[in-house]
Amino acid sequence: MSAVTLRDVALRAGVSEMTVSRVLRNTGYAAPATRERVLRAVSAIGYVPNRIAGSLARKRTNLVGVLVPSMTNQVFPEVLSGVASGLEGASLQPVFGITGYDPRVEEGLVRDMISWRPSGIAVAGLRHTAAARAMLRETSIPVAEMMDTDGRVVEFAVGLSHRRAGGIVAEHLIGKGYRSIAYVAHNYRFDFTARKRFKGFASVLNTSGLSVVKTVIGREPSSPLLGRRLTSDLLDGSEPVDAIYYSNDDMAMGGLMHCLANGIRVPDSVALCGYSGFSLTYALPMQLTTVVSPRFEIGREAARYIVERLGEPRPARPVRRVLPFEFVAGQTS
Amino acid sequence: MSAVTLRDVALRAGVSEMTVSRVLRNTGYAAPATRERVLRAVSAIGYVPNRIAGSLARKRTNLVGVLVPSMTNQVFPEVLSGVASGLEGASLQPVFGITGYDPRVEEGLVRDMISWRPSGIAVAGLRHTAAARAMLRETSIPVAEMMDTDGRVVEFAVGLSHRRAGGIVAEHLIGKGYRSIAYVAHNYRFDFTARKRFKGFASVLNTSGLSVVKTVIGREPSSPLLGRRLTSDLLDGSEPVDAIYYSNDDMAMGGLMHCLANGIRVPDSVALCGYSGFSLTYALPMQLTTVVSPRFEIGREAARYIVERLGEPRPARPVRRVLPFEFVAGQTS
DNA sequence: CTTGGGTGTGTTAACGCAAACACACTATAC
DNA sequence: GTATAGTGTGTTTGCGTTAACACACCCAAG
Repeated sequence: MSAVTLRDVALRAGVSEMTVSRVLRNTGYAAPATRERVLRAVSAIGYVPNRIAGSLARKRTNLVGVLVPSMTNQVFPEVLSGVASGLEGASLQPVFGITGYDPRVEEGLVRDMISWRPSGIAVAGLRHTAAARAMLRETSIPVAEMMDTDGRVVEFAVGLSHRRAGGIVAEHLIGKGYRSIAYVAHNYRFDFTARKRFKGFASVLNTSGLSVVKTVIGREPSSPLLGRRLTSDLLDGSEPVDAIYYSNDDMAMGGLMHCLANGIRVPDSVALCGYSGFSLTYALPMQLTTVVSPRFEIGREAARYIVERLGEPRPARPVRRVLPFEFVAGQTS
Repeated sequence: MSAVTLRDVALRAGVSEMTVSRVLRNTGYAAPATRERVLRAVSAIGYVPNRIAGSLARKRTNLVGVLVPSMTNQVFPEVLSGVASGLEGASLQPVFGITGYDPRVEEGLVRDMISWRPSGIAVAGLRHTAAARAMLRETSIPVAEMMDTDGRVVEFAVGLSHRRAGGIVAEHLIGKGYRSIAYVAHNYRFDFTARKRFKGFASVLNTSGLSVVKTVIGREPSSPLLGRRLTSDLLDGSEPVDAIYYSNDDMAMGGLMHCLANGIRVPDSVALCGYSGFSLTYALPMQLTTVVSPRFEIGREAARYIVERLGEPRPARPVRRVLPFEFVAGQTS
């Protein structure tokens, strides 16, 4: 621990602690000569301010808590990048936590975050334990929920309608004349947005008198390899299938790879659709049909909301910010 | 701000603040009846401890600073997952910062981190500004440098030898009889590990009397699309090429996609090698030749080092932990 | 030469919590 | 009955900083 404190700097510079504090924070007045001496003393003994003490004294921190379910696919790292970008210039520092899609872990992390008295909290998803929701509701700092907008909102939600994102793919497939449509998903027990996409997808299908002819749900987290394996299983089965909707692009890319490797003609034999718009999908031999989610923007808008809301009180009613998504009709359908 | 403090709980439970503090931290003795009353009071008024005050009083935090250059490819999110995993059970909380590959941003973030008096710091890479290195050297908390082991180490470095990782690919290509070998890279101005891989690669080639026949370096960050574009440019050029070494798997996958889309036979017409071992490479139509880096393990080992070093003083001499990597001779070479 | 506002610096009192110490009470042993 | 060890609780003090206030000085305006 650098045991160097304001006092040491003050002693060395021959001024009071307050003067040092003021010089370092550029507040109040300071004679040029004094300022100079203080700065020299600071660099001479390598003083680094103790923000813990500072935060305690001024009763707030420059921390913003950010909770995401996972880091193993591209989605949340990009959301995080967006948050970091949106916080830039506001001298706020993100503090991240990974919930592993477990609401109880999330609850613990929310409590942890709040115990740091952050300037704001951004959390992925709308599903929380009752206790977590209560903490988020009771606190006076800005709370932003990210990714999803279909559901109960604490204060501010920014994301997209996953029901719509699923629905639009269904409309597309129906319009193209596909009739034997299957669904392939990773283990989405706690991945509520994937579920909502599927719900929106299935509901549009039903409206047209169709239904999902076969559903294959893996037991592992999403990965291209899982997508490839499940696609292989599905297409080897007896059920005839002319289109597959995947829980996300990782899965869909795996499916496409299976088809490429086995000479299965896409989209003639089978059409493939995903969700996310991962960067890789733009480099594939054939552009994947997918819905591009505004991941970076979601993070950035959450951060911006927090920054702007800092001085003010919480709005009387929850605010929903529904960002547009882009449907890409690719070559796989 | 929840203005609820220990005092409020103490008043309500009819005990002293210390008793409440002890009950909540499970230290010292507490009569069951007292404990009960305290806990009831806590949940009645929704008290959440203030860690800022706690940390100031006990002169340390449970924060661990983690600095990574970027979140836009798979590498660092996985490192972060590893860190989070290695910290689990130690009741330490990671705080992340993104440097954007800019040493000066890193310096600022190091200062920021240290001002929080964290329990440890993990930072990606061995290159730092002089000031950043000085801060890392002067602090008494554990400092772990991640990813790279070829260079000057502050205290503890965990990673792999990128020179070796590059060299082994060169040996492989030479052994397979490739002679017209090209290199395709993203903009690696600050990506020192990519540079080291290339150095190791080129140096092995030179030892065998060979050299890189053509080098194509993009101006953007690495992405499959960039890899695909640069590969297209390269193969359209006049220089005959029978093998391509890429700066990483993102780039290499882009190259493979170009070949798949244009009927270029891999590896007969051209061999492709990457670096990283991204999950997608296992789902490709042909397994990519690559070096699988132990990203998760690097993060986890950095975290473990920090946890174990907590009580003790810094070792007299820097420690290097060189993790093994796996060379995968795939179907693309 | 007096007033007053800007300028520069110091003093005091929190901020909320936990370490260190003090002390009272209980039960057991001799 | 007294010593002893364990159990349960309270008091004091300080962690390093900043807000709020106090005060001294200087120069220009009247």
